[in-house]
Amino acid sequence: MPKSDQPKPKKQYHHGNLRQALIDAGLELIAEGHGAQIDLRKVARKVGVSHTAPYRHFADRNELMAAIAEEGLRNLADKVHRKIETVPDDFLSKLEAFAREYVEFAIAHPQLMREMFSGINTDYDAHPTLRQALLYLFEPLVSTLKQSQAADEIAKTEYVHLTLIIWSMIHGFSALVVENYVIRKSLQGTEAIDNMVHLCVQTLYHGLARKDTL
Amino acid sequence: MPKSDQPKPKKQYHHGNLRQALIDAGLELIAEGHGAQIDLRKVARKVGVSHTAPYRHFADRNELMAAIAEEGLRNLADKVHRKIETVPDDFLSKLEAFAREYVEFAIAHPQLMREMFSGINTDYDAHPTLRQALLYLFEPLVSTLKQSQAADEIAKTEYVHLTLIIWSMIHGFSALVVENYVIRKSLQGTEAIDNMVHLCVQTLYHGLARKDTL
DNA sequence: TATAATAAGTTTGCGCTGTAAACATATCGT
DNA sequence: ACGATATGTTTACAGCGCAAACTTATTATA
Repeated sequence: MPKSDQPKPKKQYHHGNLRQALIDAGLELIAEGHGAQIDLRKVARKVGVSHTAPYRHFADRNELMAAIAEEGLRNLADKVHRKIETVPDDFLSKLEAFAREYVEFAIAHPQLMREMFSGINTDYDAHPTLRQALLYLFEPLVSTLKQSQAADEIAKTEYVHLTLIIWSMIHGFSALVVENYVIRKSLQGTEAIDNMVHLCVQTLYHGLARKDTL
Repeated sequence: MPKSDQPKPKKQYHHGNLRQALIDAGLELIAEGHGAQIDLRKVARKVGVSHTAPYRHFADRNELMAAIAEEGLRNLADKVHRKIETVPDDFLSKLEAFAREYVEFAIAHPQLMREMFSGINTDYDAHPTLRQALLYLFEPLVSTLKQSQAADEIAKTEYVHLTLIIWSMIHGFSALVVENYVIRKSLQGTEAIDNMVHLCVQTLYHGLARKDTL
């Protein structure tokens, strides 16, 4: 994803549009394993601009990291959307697809995942686009959730709360995998992970599948 | 917790025992809100030693942070143990107590929590004491879990996997609270949190309460 | 079309950090 | 008593975030 000349953001200045280039470079550095120790100067160097150029587009390091995290969130959401459309239209299938994609993304991009949920940045009252990205991520899950509630399949608890419960489980497992608190002993490899994701999903499903309110 | 002269660690050198003093100072700095941005020099300054003194006790910054994280984990485990002994001896009660204490700790020490689970440090193959602390944290939960399995109350799935499922849910919710991804809209305050913890626990309990294997 | 205003990028500089190396001193084993 | 070793200090250096002053390209306006 090099400098794109899409209709939206900036015009054609010196660089093209540096803002996006910096975000992309940041994502690449993270992907290359440079860890959460990304610094403004490395990113600038990678793009080929001076080390203070980013300050024309981001107030400080935190704002760049927030933008990177937000882009990562959108990438995750895209991945989820793509997959979830291909599975049968029942709650369990959608839930399992959501969980599987989420965890898969976390394993594929551990450093990015860490950055995405490493706080401080999460001023998502200030940054409305971040809120938007979150809503986008959960949209397919919420939709099947409501459908399932209408069909008396799962508890009538507020869907926001149900979403949070599901997110907690999936995100928690992802976090523990990313932070290496899991495996080490078990079968290792993807097989054990897949099995665990299945267990988490089953627990969620049977825990939520009630006709009353929790 | 100033410099202690317990029987275990080091003798009475120049400082007393600096290692523990550095860990304590680090915990205090984190508690004072200095965030995850703790640096070696501040910690050394706080203790009153030169800024390279820590290198006689920790190979690098990461090792100090790992030690701080480990101490934090033990504090959490202590808190859980203290509480869980006071509740009725049934699975649901113990589970709820575990969850409540875990989340409460996360809310009380968000920065520490972040540091404890911010990766890289988690070489808990290399550091056996960290593994020990983890086992200590989960010991009361595992114990009631096995008891409950024996009584045909919950699924006969491997207890390690069940523990991981429970941990995922509780830790995930804690993480989302710490990173400010939750609340903002809801009732705020501790009431909404308590309610959510209850929902998580209920979901876990009903999701796991089956006589077969998941 | 010329030119002032402004947006985008650069250079320079400062204080801070992590950490390596050389040095100093207290403690302990012999 | 004394050398070895553990502990702490001083000095030094490169890299970082960021502020300020400067340069250059773009845009708006006359």
